[in-house]
Amino acid sequence: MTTTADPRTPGGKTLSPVLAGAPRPMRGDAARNRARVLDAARAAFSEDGADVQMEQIARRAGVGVGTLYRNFPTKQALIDELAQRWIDERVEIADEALAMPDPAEAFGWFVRRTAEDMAGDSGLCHLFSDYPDNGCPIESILGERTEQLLARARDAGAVRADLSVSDFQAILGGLSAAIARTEKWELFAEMLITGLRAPTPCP
Amino acid sequence: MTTTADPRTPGGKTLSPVLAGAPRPMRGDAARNRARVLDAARAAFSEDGADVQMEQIARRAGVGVGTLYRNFPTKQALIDELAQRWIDERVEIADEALAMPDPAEAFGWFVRRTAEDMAGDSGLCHLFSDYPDNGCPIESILGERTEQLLARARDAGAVRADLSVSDFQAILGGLSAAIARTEKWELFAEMLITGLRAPTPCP
Amino acid sequence: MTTTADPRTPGGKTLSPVLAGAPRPMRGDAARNRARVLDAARAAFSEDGADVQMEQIARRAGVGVGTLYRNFPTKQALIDELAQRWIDERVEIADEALAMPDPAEAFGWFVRRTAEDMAGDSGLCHLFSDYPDNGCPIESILGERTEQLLARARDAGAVRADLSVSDFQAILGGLSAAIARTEKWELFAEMLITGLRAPTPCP
Amino acid sequence: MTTTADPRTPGGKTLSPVLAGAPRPMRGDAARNRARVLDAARAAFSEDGADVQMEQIARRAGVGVGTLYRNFPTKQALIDELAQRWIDERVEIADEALAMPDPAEAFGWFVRRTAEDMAGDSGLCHLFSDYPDNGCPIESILGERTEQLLARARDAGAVRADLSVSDFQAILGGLSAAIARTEKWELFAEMLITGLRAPTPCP
DNA sequence: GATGAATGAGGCTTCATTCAT
DNA sequence: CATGAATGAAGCCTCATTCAT
Repeated sequence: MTTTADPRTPGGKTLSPVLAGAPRPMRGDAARNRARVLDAARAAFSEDGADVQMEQIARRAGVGVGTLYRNFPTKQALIDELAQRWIDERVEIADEALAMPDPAEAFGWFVRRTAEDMAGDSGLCHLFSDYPDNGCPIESILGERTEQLLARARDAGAVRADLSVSDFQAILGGLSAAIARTEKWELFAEMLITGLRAPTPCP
Repeated sequence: MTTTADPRTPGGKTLSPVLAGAPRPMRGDAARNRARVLDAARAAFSEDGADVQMEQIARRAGVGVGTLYRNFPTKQALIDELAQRWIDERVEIADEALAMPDPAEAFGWFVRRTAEDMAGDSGLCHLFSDYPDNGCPIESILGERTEQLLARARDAGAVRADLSVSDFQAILGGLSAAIARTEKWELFAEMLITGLRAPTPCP
Repeated sequence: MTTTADPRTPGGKTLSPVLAGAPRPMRGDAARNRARVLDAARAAFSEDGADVQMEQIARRAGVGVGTLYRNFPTKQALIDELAQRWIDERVEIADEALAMPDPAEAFGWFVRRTAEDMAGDSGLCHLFSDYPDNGCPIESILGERTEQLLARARDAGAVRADLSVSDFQAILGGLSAAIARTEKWELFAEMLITGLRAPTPCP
Repeated sequence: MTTTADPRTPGGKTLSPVLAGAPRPMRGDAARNRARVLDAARAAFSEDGADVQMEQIARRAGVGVGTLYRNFPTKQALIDELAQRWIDERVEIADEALAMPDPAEAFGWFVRRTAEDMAGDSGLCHLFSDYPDNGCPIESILGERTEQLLARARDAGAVRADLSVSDFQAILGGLSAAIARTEKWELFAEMLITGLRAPTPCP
């Protein structure tokens, strides 16, 4: 799922190392720029919401708008990239969770971790909040693995039987909106975990 | 077309103009237009988010843009009016709830009712989702009465002791965002009510 | 030249005085309205410049915009009427001046009186200042009689021989602009009278 | 197209790029555009008064509206810049005049020169005529130096003792309005100079 | 490649004028 | 006839995107 060219890719051979008098770290520069832009964008969205102007982002990144457009053909593309990165992270987190023995604990850990990450990246929260207008990427957050995670928890009785995957997606959307308003993610996470638990008859 | 039913006109048209003691308001069409504009706006926000163009709203309402601006000096003013109306409704609902004897039941009823109303007016959901950018009115949703409602529930042990008023506001914001994604409000309401309950030791 | 229907016109027969139970002073009303509108317009231009909105004028006059448009088909028409009235006044003043024996004195009196009137009606000053954009009516201020006045003064050596009629018009335009800035008309009038005098060799 | 000749570029293009020691300013086109915009604006105001549309000005300058707004944040800002430039020129002219030995001659020269410049830049004349509506910059034309100029002339008996600085400003406003109507500035200048002279008793 | 100036479609708002009541 | 609500063309300005330097 990870589409973004990983900046850390070691080589990417310079075509003719012999002719090039100086070793061209060009690629490094480009990669660095791309990263700076992404960070700047995140910061910008974080402070000014999804309506920030491209020039603001560029200024934050310390580059010209032209450079933005060299890296991302469109404002939407930039946003999508940011979203995709976050989704990819989620998948990784899900993998970690899936490695845990107790399904209930795994589910709880995933929710808490997600809430925590949201709180740490309010830019994303804004994006997710404002996204429904465009076509919300959070809809596609749950890849196979995340689905498994939910399914297991459901089977183990850790979440209500009537909680569908898309319901859970919607809830994550709500979570981001709530966190965008207050960063008290712990309360919210606890609320979700408790609230989604299968109604156990108190013996 | 929902036309927030005018409380003063029980049925449709008063059938017998003779019985109508008052001279025709004559500005009936103006009032109707204002209502149509508000309804159109709600519908428009519902479908296209807070970025709808004024002209779209006007078209939906079947009037010219000028009429929009005669009624609301600014796009923001129109949005604010919509938000304010919803808030006012909330206060009324809170009053009803406060009249209920059982604090826990009152709180639950209020939450369910709010979720239901949100689901019935997705335009508002979008507004509340997009609002944080501008200055979110939901922040001021809880008037005195709503605060009382929450306080009582807290005292009665129906909600966690550590749930502040502003936390609750943030949660309502999240709720609207979730409902904007799926209108399954019942699930969400139940989740909230359960999740916010004070952690009762299962004996 | 006076085109405006004189409101004081006594009769204007009511068609059927017999059938009309009450004597219809309708015409009087209409005339009064027309006058009120004109006064309001003058006041409005005076305070807010030539860019006042029609509705402002209507409000000042205490009537609806519809009434404005019943009396004047166009904003420009209203302005023109105002200008025309002033021009007509000028002609009358010129007549008075022409009755004076001394051409130099007559000219001076006309200039002073005009400056004074301008100062007393700053609305007009604004109009004349802003007018060049549209087509300045002041261009047509000087009817036959006013031309005579100038010609006589020229012949009597009270004004420079090289002062054409259109030069004088331009000067009046300048005068109105100056007075629009400070209402010290006396200084300006004196300046004009002295400055336009034929250069008499001081023996 | 007058393009306020850039003082730093004596001829046209520097013929020999080799000889040019400094690296090309590179922003030459930007600067040129700013100048073109100003010239276009002046021309536009000259023909159509202060109500010209921004797009007209842009078209005249051969640029898009965006470029206008890149250089001047507001229509008013553009107007102000034009006005300010003229005022600055006035101060320079005043400096030259102050260097002249004879106060009377200096004053006369300043007035004549100002009238001449007005006639050469009818755009400005219109601006000054229409300005009173907005807040007239001509009010601030007279910096220290221009005040000195007037004071000296007054002391030397070349102008009436009762001519205040603000009177003089108003008169300049009138002058511009007159010249906006006919460009016969010489007559007007002479009229002012004579008319403002202290009333010398013809012995 | 990077830069930032230029572009121009498109949004919000105003206001002279029309027209239903 | 008066009223003032409705109309909509037109103006100012924004901002994603392109392109010359």
